[in-house]
Amino acid sequence: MTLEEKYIPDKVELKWQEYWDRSGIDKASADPSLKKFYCLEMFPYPSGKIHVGHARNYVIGDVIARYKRMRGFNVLHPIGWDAFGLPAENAAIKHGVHPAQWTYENIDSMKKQLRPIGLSYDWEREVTTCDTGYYRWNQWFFLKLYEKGLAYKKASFVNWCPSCATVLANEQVIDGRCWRCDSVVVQKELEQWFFRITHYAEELLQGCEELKGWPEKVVLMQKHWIGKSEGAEVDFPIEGTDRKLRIFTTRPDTLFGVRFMCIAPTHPLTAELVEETEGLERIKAKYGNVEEKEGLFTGHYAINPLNGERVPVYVANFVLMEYGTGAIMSVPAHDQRDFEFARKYDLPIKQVIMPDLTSKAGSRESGPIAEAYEGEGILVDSGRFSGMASPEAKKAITEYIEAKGLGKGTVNYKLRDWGISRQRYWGTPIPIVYCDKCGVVPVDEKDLPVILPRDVKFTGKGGSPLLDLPDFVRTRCPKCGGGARRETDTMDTFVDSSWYFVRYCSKKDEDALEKNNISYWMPVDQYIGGIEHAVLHLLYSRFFTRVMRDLGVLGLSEPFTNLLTQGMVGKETLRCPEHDWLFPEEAENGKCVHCGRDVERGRTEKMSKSKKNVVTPDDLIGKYGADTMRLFSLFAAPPERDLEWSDRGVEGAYRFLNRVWAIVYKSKFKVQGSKFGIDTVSELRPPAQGLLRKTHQTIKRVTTDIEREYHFNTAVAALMELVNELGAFQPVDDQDWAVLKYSIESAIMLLSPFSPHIAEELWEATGNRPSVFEQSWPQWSEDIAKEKEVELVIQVNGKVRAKVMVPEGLSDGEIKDKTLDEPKIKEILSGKAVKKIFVVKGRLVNIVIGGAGI
RNA sequence: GCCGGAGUGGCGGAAUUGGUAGACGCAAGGGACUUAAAAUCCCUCGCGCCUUAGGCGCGUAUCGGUUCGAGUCCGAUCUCCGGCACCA
Repeated sequence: MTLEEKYIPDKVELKWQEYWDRSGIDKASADPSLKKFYCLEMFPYPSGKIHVGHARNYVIGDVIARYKRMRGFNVLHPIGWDAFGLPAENAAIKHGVHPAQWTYENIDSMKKQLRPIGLSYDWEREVTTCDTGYYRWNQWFFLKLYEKGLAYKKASFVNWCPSCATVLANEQVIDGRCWRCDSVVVQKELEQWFFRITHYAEELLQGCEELKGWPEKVVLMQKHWIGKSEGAEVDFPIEGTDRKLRIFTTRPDTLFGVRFMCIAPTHPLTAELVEETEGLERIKAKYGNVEEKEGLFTGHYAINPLNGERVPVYVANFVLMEYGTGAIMSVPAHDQRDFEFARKYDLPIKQVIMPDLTSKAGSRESGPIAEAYEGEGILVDSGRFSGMASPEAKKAITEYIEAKGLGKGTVNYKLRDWGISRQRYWGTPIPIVYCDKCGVVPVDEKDLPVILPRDVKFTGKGGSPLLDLPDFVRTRCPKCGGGARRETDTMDTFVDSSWYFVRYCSKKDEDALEKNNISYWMPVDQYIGGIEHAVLHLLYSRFFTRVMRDLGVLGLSEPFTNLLTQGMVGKETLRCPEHDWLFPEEAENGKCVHCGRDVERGRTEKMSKSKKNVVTPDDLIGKYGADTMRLFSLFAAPPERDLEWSDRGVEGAYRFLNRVWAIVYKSKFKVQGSKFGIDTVSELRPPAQGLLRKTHQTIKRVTTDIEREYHFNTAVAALMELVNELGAFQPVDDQDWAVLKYSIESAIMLLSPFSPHIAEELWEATGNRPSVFEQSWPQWSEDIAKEKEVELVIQVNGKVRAKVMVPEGLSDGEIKDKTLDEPKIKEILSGKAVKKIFVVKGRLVNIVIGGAGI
C-alpha cells in the first residue's frame, strides 16, 4: 500500500466513509455472549443546519463508541430525528411548505452534513418520530396510561394569544407578549390532557440516589424540580358558615402565630366568600404576578382550631391553586412573604418562635421587627407547646392535630402533572373520541394508528388546522358505533423523546418493543447531551421508563446509567451600528464591509443563527477535513466545559495531523518491511528505549484520560507529546526501526477514535489490514513505562533550591544522603540547624531549617 | 433572594490523593531553508530584579487561616456563569 506524500483530507475521508458503509462495521446486533455498550447522543431536532456546537456533541459520542468497540464491547450507537414540533408548523405558516415536506427535506440535508463527519452510526435503527410507525407507539402508550388512570383530562390555564387564537409555550411568551404577533398573552382555561407523573414523584426522587453516573448538578436540579416538602394540612372553620378552609403548611410549629389567612383567587371557596366581584377580578388579573402582592379582604373570619383566635380571610394573588390546598395560613412574624403582605395591609404580627434561649421573651415585646424570622427556634406563646424546639413542636402539633381530627401530616411536591395537549397540527394525534352518548372514549388498540392527515391548510389563526378537517374530526364511537368527534389536540413532543432510546434497541424492521432486544441493550450506558435538558426531557424519560416497566416492556427503572452534559460552543458576536449582527466574513480589520463603520465586538455567546456567530462544520471540513475538526473540538476543552471556537486553534490541529502523516510517510518503507520483534528492552539503544518508554506512557495516559470522565483534551495532548518525540527520533539499526514501527502503530491506534479517517489510512499504509477499529485497544506495560531516572526536587523551607536526577526507587535514607551531599544545598545549610527532613517518594525532599544561629 | 459551578500567562487550557504551577496547543519574537513568499524545521516565551554564568524576589480573583509544604483544605469577600424563584 502506498501513501501519498501530501495529506489530502477529502480523498482519505471519502475513501474510508465508503469503506465503513460497505463493511457494515458500525452495525450492531444483539448478542448475549458479548458485553454490550449503549452509547447515545440526544437526537437532533431537524432544524435544517447544524453548527460545530452540534457537531461536538456527536463527535464526543463517536469517540466513546469507537473507543468502546476497540475495548471489546458490542456497541450500539444509533441516531434519529426528533421530528415533530413547532418550527415545521411555523415554516408552513410563513412559507407555505407542508411541515412534512419541510421536516423530511431538513432531515435529508442534515444527513448530508453529518455524513462527512465520519460518525459511526448504525443507520439501520434510524428513528424519525413523525413517521406513523413511530408515533403509533406514542398513541399505544397513551392508551395504556389512560387504562391505568395515568392519563386524564382536566381544565387548566394556558398561555393564549387572542390574535393567533392559539396556545403558546412558556418560551414563546416574551415579556408577556406573543413572540409572533406581539399581542398581549392572556391566561385561558382549557380542557387539557395530563400524564400523572406525580404518581411517581416519590419514586423519581428516591431514584435520584441511583444516578451515580450523572453530574451532581443535574441530579440536584431534578430533586429541586420534584420539590418534596413535608408538613401538615389543617382545617380552619370559617365563622358563621359550615365551611372549613383547609391549608397546607410546612411550619406547624408556627400555628399559634397565624394572623390572617390567604386563599387563591381560583379557590372553590373564593367565589362563595367574596361578594365584591370587581375586586376579585382585579386580583385574578394579577394572579401569579411576582412584582406586587395584592389582596382583598373577603369579609369573613376563620377560627384557628388550636387556640380559637379569629383571623381575617383574604384573597391573594400570590397564593397558587396548583400547590398544596390553594390556601395558606399566614404567619407574618416567621414568613417573609406574609410579613410583606401584613405590612402592606397593616395587619398584626405575632412572634411565636424565638431564635434561641438567650434572647427569650422581652425582645418579643420590643416593638416592630424589620423582617420575618424564618429559622427554627423555641416556641413561645403557643399554649401547651411553648418551650418546645421547632422540630419537636412540628411533630407534637401534627400529632395533636391528627388526634383531634383537625387535619393530618402531609407531603407535598412541587412537581405537577405533565400537560401533554397541544393545540397544534404537527404532532401525534391523541387517540380519543368524544361521543355524545358515551362521553370520552379511547380509540381501540386495533384501530391504531390514528393517522395525522396530510391535506391541511395553515393560516396561523383559529387554532389547530385539524379542527377544519371534517373527515378527521367526524368519526364513530368505538363503544356504541354512533357519531362521535375526534380529539384534535396533539401530544407534546417530549412524549416522542421519552422512549426513543427503547425504539433504537430494535432494528427498523423489527417489532418496536421486542423484549429480547430491549433487555439486552437497555439501559443506555452513556448518554450525551446538552445541559438544557437537565430537567424536563430527562425527568420525562425517567417517568416513561417506570411506566414501561410497569407495563412489562422492560425490567428497569433508570434509563441512563451515565450522563455527560457537554458544554456549549460559543463564538464572539460582531455587530455594526447600522447593519446589526454580522457574519465573521462581513467584518474586515474591525470595519463593516457594507458601510465601513467600526464593528463592535460582543461577548462570546452560544452559536445561533440570529446572532450570526455560527461556524458550520461544512466549511471547516472543506478546508481541513473532518478529522481536524473532530480533533480540535475535542482538544480545546474538556467535554463538559463551554468552549470558545478559535479558527487559529483549528489550524494547530491540522498541523498536528500533517505531522503525523509526514512521520509515517518518511518511514513507511522501512516500517512496512520491518519484521523485528522487540527484544528485551535493556538491549535497545538508549534513544529507542526512551521512545518505547514514551509510547507505553502515552498508551497509559490516553487510556486513563478517556476512562477518567472522558478527558479527551489531555488525551490528545499526551498523543501530541508522543508525536513530537516520534518526529525527533532518528533510527539507525533494525531494532530502532522495530521500535519505531511499534510506536507509530500505537500512535495510530490511539488517534483512531478522535480522527478515524486518517488513522485508517495510516494503519493501512504501515502494512496492516483495515480496519484499525477491528484492533484491540493497545495495552501498556507498567514496567516499560516506568522512568529509570527521576528528577528529585530539593526544597528548603518549602522553596525549590535544587533539582537533581536520581535513579528510580531509592530508599528514603539514600535520598536524604544524596540531598545533603548536593553542593548547593550544603552551602544553604551551612551554619543553620536542620530541624526536620520530609521525603515524598519519587517527588521531592523538603528540608526544614531554623534561622541563622539556631 | 435561595441553590449550584467557576475564577490559573497575551489566549484555550494542564497540574488525577496537599508535594516542581503553567503540560499540550494557539498567538508573539528570533533564526534556518528560499531569488522571494508560503509551507516546514529550530530556538525563546508568567512578571519583576541583578552586569553575566547563574541567581534572587513575586505570582493560581482578594484578604486571612491550617500545614514542613496550599491552585488544591478551611473562613470571609468580590466577580462571572447556570438553575430555581411568591411552592406556603
